Amino acid sequence: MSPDPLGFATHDHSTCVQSAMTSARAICAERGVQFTPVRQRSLEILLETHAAMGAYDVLERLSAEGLGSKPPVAYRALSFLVDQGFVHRIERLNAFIACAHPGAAHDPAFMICRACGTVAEAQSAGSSLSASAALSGFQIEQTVIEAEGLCPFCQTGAQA
Amino acid sequence: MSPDPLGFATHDHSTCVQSAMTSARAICAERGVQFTPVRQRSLEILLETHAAMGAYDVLERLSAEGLGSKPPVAYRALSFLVDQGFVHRIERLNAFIACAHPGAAHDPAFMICRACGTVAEAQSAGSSLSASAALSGFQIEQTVIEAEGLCPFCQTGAQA
DNA sequence: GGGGTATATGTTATAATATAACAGAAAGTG
DNA sequence: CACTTTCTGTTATATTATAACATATACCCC
Repeated sequence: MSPDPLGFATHDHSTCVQSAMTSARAICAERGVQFTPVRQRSLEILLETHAAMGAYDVLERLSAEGLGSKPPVAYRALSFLVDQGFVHRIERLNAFIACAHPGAAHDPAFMICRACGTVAEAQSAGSSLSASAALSGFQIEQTVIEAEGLCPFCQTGAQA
Repeated sequence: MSPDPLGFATHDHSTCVQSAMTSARAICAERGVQFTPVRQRSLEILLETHAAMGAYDVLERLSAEGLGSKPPVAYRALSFLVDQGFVHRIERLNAFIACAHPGAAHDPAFMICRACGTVAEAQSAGSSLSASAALSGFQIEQTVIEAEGLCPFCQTGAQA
């Protein structure tokens, strides 16, 4: 048992990487897409740190393991993982984070702590935006919902 | 009368730039902040195009008018305008757009057409995110709510 | 109005993020 | 095995953004 923060709660992190990888492998097989070493390792890196990482941070780790050293390698792997829904892009941070609810179809929302940088994933359950959209005839394909603020742990002392 | 699109509706654009500028001037005076030529012109540029523009696009226009030619000039002006609430940053596009509801305190949401690039501002009225946040003890300071899809005009023929 | 502080601008340089384009390798398919 | 598709490796460059410092301007108090 090694309790680590997932979002702002804690969880047993020791098995979640393995189970997420197994799940991702199964989904790729099912979809007939290639889960290549670079892609696998990129996902593992994001799962292990389970923090938001820049593409160049991921690249640095890949590079150290001989899995490609040029930006396109990382961007392509991340792009694949995002397309498959295993990873989300955090627009506010120009960063990537492993999905916390793999498999489940969802429209994620994120809470970003400006003090410690932790990013927690929540279910968005559709904002009031869908109402405005419907009203104006806009057809939503994807949504970005990100809140920035202070996580429970940083609210004492770490203020602006 | 020159009807132009604002969001996905139309409006009389001929006077809105002037009124927004007047309003911004008043707010700056009230707040005791300097509404300098570069800042004024940057806001005017965004109001005139009323589209999302990159910082370098704004810079190019400023530069053509002798108001500064180096990136920091544009970034500083835009940063000021965002701080004052006259302009919003669209994270998804790394771009800036003049606020459509100046003065009114708000937490905006945006609809971005992936075909024509038009960006419409809507009121977000707080998503279900605030519930998740409250639950986990996260203190929200700012939210980014952006939807990407097809605007009413681009839904016929312009699909993926 | 002069002296001091705060704020804004101008500039150089560089950091950080991201993609186009093409050659070669590997996997999937008949 | 030939063919096609997909993935990787690489070069080069585009795009977005900021640090750091010098100069100028505005604001404030006396």
